[in-house]
Amino acid sequence: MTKQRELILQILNHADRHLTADEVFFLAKLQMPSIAMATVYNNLNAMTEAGVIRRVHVDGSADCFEKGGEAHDHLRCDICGKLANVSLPWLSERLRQTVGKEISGYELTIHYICPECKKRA
Amino acid sequence: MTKQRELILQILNHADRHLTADEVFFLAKLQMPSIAMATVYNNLNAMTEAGVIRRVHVDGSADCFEKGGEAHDHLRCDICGKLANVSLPWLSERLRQTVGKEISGYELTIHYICPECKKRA
DNA sequence: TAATGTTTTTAGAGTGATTCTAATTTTTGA
DNA sequence: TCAAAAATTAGAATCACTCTAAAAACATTA
Repeated sequence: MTKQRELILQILNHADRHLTADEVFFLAKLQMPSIAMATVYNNLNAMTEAGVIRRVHVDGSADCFEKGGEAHDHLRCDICGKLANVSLPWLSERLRQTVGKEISGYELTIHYICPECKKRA
Repeated sequence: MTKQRELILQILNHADRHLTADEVFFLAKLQMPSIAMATVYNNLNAMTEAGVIRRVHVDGSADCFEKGGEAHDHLRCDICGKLANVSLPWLSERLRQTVGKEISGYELTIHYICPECKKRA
């Protein structure tokens, strides 16, 4: 656990939303100006591998990262693109039952219009 | 519907698997050597927009495209990366019920080990 | 503590997938 | 048949991310 990794983890732990690698890099640079983009990616990848944080693919733009914790899926706003978490505890088991194969995981992103965008419309 | 678009659509309709834009380009070039990569992307995007074909995101590599038709989700082999289709007709309605919001769609990729890779292991 | 090896970081170059640009061609429609 | 709009082309550009090689930090043993 290097200083860099600690910083990156802290940034994700305190973030109130999903952050791209770029955003993590920007925030990290504020506190450690010498940090390199490659370090950010190295550590995001390493911590994702280790299950400490989670990577979320975002269609048509950069992946986002968020702190680890209980499993959940994502809602993505069709208009502003913002991600929200949603918990579907029944899904994993249900998939296992109906797919009829051993499954090692899944990724689900649900598309919707977020409350703010709906209000604006 | 230009000649180029027709060709690309035909290629996808006759493919027995999911094709990347590169693969579509290669196959298209065999029949129309002057075709440009940009045209392939333009048409893949336009037809995806129009719902004529489907785009499938593949973690860590190029997106794949497949012909339209009834909705389905995907299984992706953790080892060889090959995609397979799976039909989960109950899922859409179930999501709509439990998420408690109007949802406009979703993307689901299930991770597993495909039969061939399982045999080899 | 010194010497050594391993891991991580850094800066910047490189890569792969995709999009953009600007010139040309094709298509559409008045 | 002419003008306007849309699509195509080649190649440059962009974006997100990874690789490389050298330097720095850290750990391990003597």
